[in-house]
Amino acid sequence: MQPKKTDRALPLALLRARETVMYPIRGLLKEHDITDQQWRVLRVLHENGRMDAKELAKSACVLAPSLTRIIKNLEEKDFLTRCADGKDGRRVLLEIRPAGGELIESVTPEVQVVYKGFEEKYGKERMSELLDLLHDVVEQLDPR
Amino acid sequence: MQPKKTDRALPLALLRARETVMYPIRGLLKEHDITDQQWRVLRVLHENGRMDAKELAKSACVLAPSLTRIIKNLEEKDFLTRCADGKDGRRVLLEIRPAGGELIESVTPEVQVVYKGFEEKYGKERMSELLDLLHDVVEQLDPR
DNA sequence: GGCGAATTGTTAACTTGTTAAAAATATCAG
DNA sequence: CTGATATTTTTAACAAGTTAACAATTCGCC
Repeated sequence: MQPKKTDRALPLALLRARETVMYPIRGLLKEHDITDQQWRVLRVLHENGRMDAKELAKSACVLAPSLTRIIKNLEEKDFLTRCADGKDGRRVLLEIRPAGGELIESVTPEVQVVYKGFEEKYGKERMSELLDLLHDVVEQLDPR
Repeated sequence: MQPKKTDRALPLALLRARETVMYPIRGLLKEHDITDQQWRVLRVLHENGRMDAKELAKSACVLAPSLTRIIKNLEEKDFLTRCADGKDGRRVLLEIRPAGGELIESVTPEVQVVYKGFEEKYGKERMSELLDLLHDVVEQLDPR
């Protein structure tokens, strides 16, 4: 049996698209001394308010062991706080701190400029269509 | 300025979709003691025949330093060969070896079963539509 | 031919991904 | 209440991503 041609293999197609999109954004984040994983964690935390590590890991698409390290790093920079859950001793609750919010405020406009450029070249409607299809991939194929 | 909601941010959407799709496939590859990066490299090499490291890295969506390590690993397992280019002393030419081909032959059917399951749940036509849109992301947004 | 610039591949240092296993706590059956 | 099981988080070990720097080679221009 022959394998599917690599340019029609979904995992590789998703990866190539992601690399293409992330390339200019990584440059922006680098100037602010944060990685794209740290950026994802901070944005999700900013959007959702206080949440425990498991929720955060799933939302930011980071594995638990990676999150442990990222949290340690962001805590040292005072971008977020870590505190125990009074009701469940196993849980660790995370909350964004002012410095983290300020970082998001200052980086977001730059990222938006890149996104706008994408939308112009790619087409706003097709971009929306793509986002819908991607959403459905998770919705329909995730066994969890 | 508020950041885009995380579930409509293209990079995160692409990542979530990719993780969803890769989850069951990674399990299969693990049973054959190869990582998904090694799998990508071998498949591209199997599809294209002999090629140099730069071509291979771009096609398999792997960075050059990673490829150096992956090649070293796959060479030890006798899955591919590394030889110098007679015309250009800088280049390294890679070629798949019989053991690599046999690995692809034995893993491909298992991966196809997973893909078939995806297509059934997701819809063959929408899958094709998604692949087209992803292809265009690279085509239209890649500055290279 | 010879020298500076560009290209190819490797190495280094650090961060993250990935899996397995361990530690701490919670839940539940008996 | 107690012991077994499950859940949440952390740690460990190795593979890979990422950037920068470096060595080797080639190319272009003089």
